[in-house]
Amino acid sequence: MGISEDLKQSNFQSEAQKAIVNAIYTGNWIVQQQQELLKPFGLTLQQYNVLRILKGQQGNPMTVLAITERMLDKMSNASRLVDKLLEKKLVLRRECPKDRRAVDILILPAGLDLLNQVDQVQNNWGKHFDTLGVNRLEEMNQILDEFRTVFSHN
Amino acid sequence: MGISEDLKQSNFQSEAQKAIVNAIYTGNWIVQQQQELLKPFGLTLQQYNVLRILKGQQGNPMTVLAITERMLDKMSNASRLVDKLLEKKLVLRRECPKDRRAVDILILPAGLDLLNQVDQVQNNWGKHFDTLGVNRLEEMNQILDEFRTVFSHN
DNA sequence: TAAATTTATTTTCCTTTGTATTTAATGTAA
DNA sequence: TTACATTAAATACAAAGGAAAATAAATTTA
Repeated sequence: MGISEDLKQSNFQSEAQKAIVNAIYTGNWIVQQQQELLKPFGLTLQQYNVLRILKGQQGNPMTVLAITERMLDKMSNASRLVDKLLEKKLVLRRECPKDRRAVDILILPAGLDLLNQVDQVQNNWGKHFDTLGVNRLEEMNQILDEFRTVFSHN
Repeated sequence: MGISEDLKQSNFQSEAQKAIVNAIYTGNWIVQQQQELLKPFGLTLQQYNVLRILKGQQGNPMTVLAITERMLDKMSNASRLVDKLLEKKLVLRRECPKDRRAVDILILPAGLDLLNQVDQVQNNWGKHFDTLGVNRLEEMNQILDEFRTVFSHN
């Protein structure tokens, strides 16, 4: 199958139009796959991303603002996401001693455990793409970068 | 700029991991751009897509089910989206004479007008990508198709 | 220091989604 | 025909998301 059956029906005005739709479609496709993977673990993709960011700090606390800055989707309300993780007892929230406006967030052992379980499934899933070969994947990354860069020249 | 500054920070385990994140990121990036374009017209991306599907029918009515089938994001509730378009008086809803369960939806002149305005802005925006050249865009479409196809072999 | 401004986070409001259930009409089989 | 299953659309409800306002602490400026 090339571009999905539905997409095939549409006859695109231009190759660019097709690329635009293809990029959206492919992004959504992956997101949906990831969400399916996460469902059994009771995590949304955003919550999972926050957990990973926290894990990356190796036990050091992070303020909500710092988390926001590291998130790819800046629009998502990190405060809300942390709330959800707190409900699940995966993270700890405490007042930042240096700045009482800020709040330090720490990933708990339970969070790390869950993350390890998820990562195992995730990595396994991701391996499928290795069959494309590193060269092809590099090309893909290169071309997607170019694609977005078109607009930097504004 | 290659993969965005934020993405650069992450050091990916593999080229595949990077491609996965890149695909999600690029898809979101386009969606956000499109949403910005649509904002002044008071349309969400999904509503816009439904309008375009209706326009494609050239004045012929379409049932809600038929709309759903043509939507790329099947999960979106076409009934709800049509409701919104109805509120804006962009479409007409009437009982389908052949099957009283079904409902025929028709795009109104106001809907076509709005669509023409949007399409003008949209096309203009899309032209930026032509600078990549048709060959490069074809390559992109090819590689994204390959990327998704990895999983067809399940 | 007092007042004004900025910063960090939370909260609120409202819209949009995901999912499941409901309602009504049609189709099918006894 | 009645009973049962299927189909089309709408509705309900909870969760998630965008955007702005509110709260509270820190910083700057006069």
